[in-house]
Amino acid sequence: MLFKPRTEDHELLTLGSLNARMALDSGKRQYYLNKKKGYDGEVMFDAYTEKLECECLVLNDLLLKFNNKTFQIDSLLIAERVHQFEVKNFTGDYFYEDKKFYFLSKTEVENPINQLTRSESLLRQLFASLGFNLPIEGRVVFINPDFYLYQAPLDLPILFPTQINRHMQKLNTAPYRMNGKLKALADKLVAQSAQNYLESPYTQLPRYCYEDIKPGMNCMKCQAFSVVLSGKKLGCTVCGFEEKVESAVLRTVFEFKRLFPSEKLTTSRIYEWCGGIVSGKWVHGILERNFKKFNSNRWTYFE
DNA sequence: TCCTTATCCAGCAGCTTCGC
DNA sequence: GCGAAGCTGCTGGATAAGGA
Repeated sequence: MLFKPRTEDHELLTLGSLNARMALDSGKRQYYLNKKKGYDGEVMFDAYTEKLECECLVLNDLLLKFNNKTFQIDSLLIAERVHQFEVKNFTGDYFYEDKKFYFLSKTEVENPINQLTRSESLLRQLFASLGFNLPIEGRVVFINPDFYLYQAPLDLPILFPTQINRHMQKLNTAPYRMNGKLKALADKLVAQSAQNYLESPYTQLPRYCYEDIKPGMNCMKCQAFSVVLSGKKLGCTVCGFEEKVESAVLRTVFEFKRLFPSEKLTTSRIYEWCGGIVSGKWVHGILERNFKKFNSNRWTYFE
């Protein structure tokens, strides 16, 4: 049972918008691409946990804290024991030597098992502080079928792409019945995670202002800024995808709100932000139908 | 397929408000 | 007071939806 779904986080969505609408420096762009790749991998893993039929609670994307130390958990499965998954969307060939991970070119990369060990230890301590003494089984999941690790010892807590299905089947057949105490634990973890996300230290957004950002509407499917108005729909000249104007404008408005939370939503500002593709009057109507209007004559804005 | 009805948008004129 | 900016209301046309 999915107890806490994964949501694309605010930082990733904002970075996605900035990447599409301005020239990010190479460091920030790489940071965004890595974060997006990681998120895509986690979503791929969700497809496996969603199919589980056993009596378990699946909690995705937890940001927890113990002893002033913050740790992130990609996927947590509470069943007969607690299964912690650290998902990695690595691609390419790597090798393992002296407890370290390397590219084939012999460049060392961060050992994901160390990350797992740290968060597993903090999670165990957090459970103990909440009065739970549960066994935790942590694994690093390499989700991408294009990944290969040479010289991997048999005892590493790792799941390779070809092992995930079998591991899930094993979890599915474990005889177990959920109880209220464990649901209460899950509630506490979700509540703490929500609070920690509010004070999240994991935000690395670049500085930007309205003038830096390219306005316009893009295609919902391929993200290209190549949409043309056709009746009450916007058509993409790159991929051919069509979207209703109202839906596309609202999507663009929410992107504006995410990028500029302190800016007021006015007809003229949104008309400009949409790149003038949709008329100001049409924009006004869409805002009127979907937001609350303040001031009825001049200086009307919407919230 | 055709007809009717509803909905939505564009264009235009006019009103209100602000800044000079 | 005047011009500019921003908004409203009215009208006509286009399009979508529903029913016969």
